[in-house]
Amino acid sequence: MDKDLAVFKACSDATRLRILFLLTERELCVCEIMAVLDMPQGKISRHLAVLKQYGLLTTRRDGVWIYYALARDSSIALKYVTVYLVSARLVHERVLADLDRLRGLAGEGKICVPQPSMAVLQVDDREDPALHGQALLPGEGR
Amino acid sequence: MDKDLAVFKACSDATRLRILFLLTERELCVCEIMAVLDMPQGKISRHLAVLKQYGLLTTRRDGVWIYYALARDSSIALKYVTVYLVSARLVHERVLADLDRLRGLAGEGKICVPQPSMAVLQVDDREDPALHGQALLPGEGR
DNA sequence: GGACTATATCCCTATATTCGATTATTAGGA
DNA sequence: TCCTAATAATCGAATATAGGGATATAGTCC
Repeated sequence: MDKDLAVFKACSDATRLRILFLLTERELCVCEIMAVLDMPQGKISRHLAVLKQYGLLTTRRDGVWIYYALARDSSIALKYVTVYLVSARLVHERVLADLDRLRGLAGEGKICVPQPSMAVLQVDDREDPALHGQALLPGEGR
Repeated sequence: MDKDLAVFKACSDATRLRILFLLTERELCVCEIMAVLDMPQGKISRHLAVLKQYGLLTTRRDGVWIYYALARDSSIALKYVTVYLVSARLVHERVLADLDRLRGLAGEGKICVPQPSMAVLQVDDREDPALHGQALLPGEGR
């Protein structure tokens, strides 16, 4: 139960929740999250560390950049939180704005220029992904 | 998004999470929860107030007793948390022990003697209730 | 090696959360 | 009306968490 509790603790902060929503789109490096949320680097980095420590994120280093992605199957709660994130991402105004800003970043050279990430969310939003089928995250085939 | 955030804050405490698991069984009064968790009254009452304030619980007064029950449809996050609770309740040792203790209470006169609650969880545990069908809470027909 | 960039970590302060202990409130019964 | 049981609310102390600012680390390129 402790792992599940950790998942809820991780989600109980507005900044971390926004980060999690962003990561339903694709894996991201710190500088991208900084740019989208318009927050100082230390703050983003700290929250990412918390999320990773609680088992919600995995990291992958690619040169200078460190990519964060949603972890999978690390606990029961995370499974349902992930389904929640995918379901709610198109509902909340603030999340929609964040996702728009994220898409507007690519290739404009505003910040760092990370590797282009090809992953795209493969969810069929016409159905409720939570109740009628497993929600898909980037890189996950059906 | 604030309502969803409140749900996660509500779940980010071990005691409150245990209470929520207990409430998947049926509505409960404070004294029952006290007895099952073996915690002082003030503590239980305080956590119940938090859960109610965050929109996860509803209350019903019946004479001296106040019954707490899981709220429904108060936010997107609560919907998924409820599905999580119903799915995980039979997995975690501690939750199983709590539920056993709860069932062992009835009619033994150990504590207060609340109205017998008839509601029983109507979940078909052979299926994954989260992904293949809506989980049912007490009093909810299919 | 030196400069530069992306990221992590540390220190410190402000704020929030949790808890035990106590007191207040409310309803029911003698 | 007084008493009792169930529940809520308050207070103060201890702890946890979040934030800004500064510094440290680790790759990359020259």
